[in-house]
Amino acid sequence: MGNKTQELKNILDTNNYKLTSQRDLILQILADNEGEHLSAEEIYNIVKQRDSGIGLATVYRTLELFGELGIVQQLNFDDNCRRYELEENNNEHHHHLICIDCGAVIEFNDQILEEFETDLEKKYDFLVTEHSIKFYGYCENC
Amino acid sequence: MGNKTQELKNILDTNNYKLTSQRDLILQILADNEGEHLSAEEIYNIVKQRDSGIGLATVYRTLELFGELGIVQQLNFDDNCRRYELEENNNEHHHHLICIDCGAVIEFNDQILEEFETDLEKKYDFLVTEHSIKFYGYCENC
DNA sequence: AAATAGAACGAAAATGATTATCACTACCTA
DNA sequence: TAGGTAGTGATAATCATTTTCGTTCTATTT
Repeated sequence: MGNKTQELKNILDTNNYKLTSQRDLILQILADNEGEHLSAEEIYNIVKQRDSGIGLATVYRTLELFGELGIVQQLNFDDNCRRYELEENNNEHHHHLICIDCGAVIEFNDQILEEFETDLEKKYDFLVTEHSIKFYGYCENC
Repeated sequence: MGNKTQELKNILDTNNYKLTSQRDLILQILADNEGEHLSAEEIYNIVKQRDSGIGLATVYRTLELFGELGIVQQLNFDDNCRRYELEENNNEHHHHLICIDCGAVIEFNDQILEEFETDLEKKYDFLVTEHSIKFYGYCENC
């Protein structure tokens, strides 16, 4: 049992879920494509090459589960589908520059928030026309 | 012709679009509900009370048009539907805190980026578990 | 190793927001 | 007033995602 697989099994065990070949395979695909931001459909197509019997619903279910378990992060680039990437173990978050013309996604690290806007425009030669910042968590009522 | 209506007509004229009663009404509804983040469906339901003959497709078309013209801002709170709010005339942007439990949306102003994370947690009594920052614009290839 | 209960699966139908189609209407211009 | 075109309403189509349901697999206990 590979290193990644064992780690997955531990997480699943801890949360009373079972290790299946499908879950293992999907994790491998995500690991093999680190840096990509794959959609469920794209993952499905890659996964099918190795296990033609897998169902699209399983891919969705697994990605949803991985999201809950903190294994993957769900991204929304406003292109009509959710995208997924492995959550990093270190606590260095990274954010995304999304080109509204060609759809290119450029990653950059957290750094000092104050420098973001102006510096990043130079650094990536990216003309910012709009940005949004989201925080997720719990409000005072929850 | 009301103030808002005249302003709308000017923008539409400039861009070779026509002022229609539907467009005028939808603008009014948005203005009457400032601070809300309405979905197309919600807007449709409100609009229907004043003009029962209006079609849902028209609401979508109008909101899309308003988006292109910079009249409304399209928001994505990851709740499976696009939401809309009037673009502010001053250039004070505001961002959103979204509660993943109750769905509450709390607005806050731009201010100094460096203070964001820590200060906002205190200010709104909001426990941040996750955040994402998006910039929209044009990359070097575009 | 067989038995078993419940988790997980695959195929396909259902859902739900959004978009496209198309015939009809309203408005502007000649 | 007639003609052309933008805009509209109803409805069908799309497409990502979710749900359903009968079957298969996993882990655990005999």
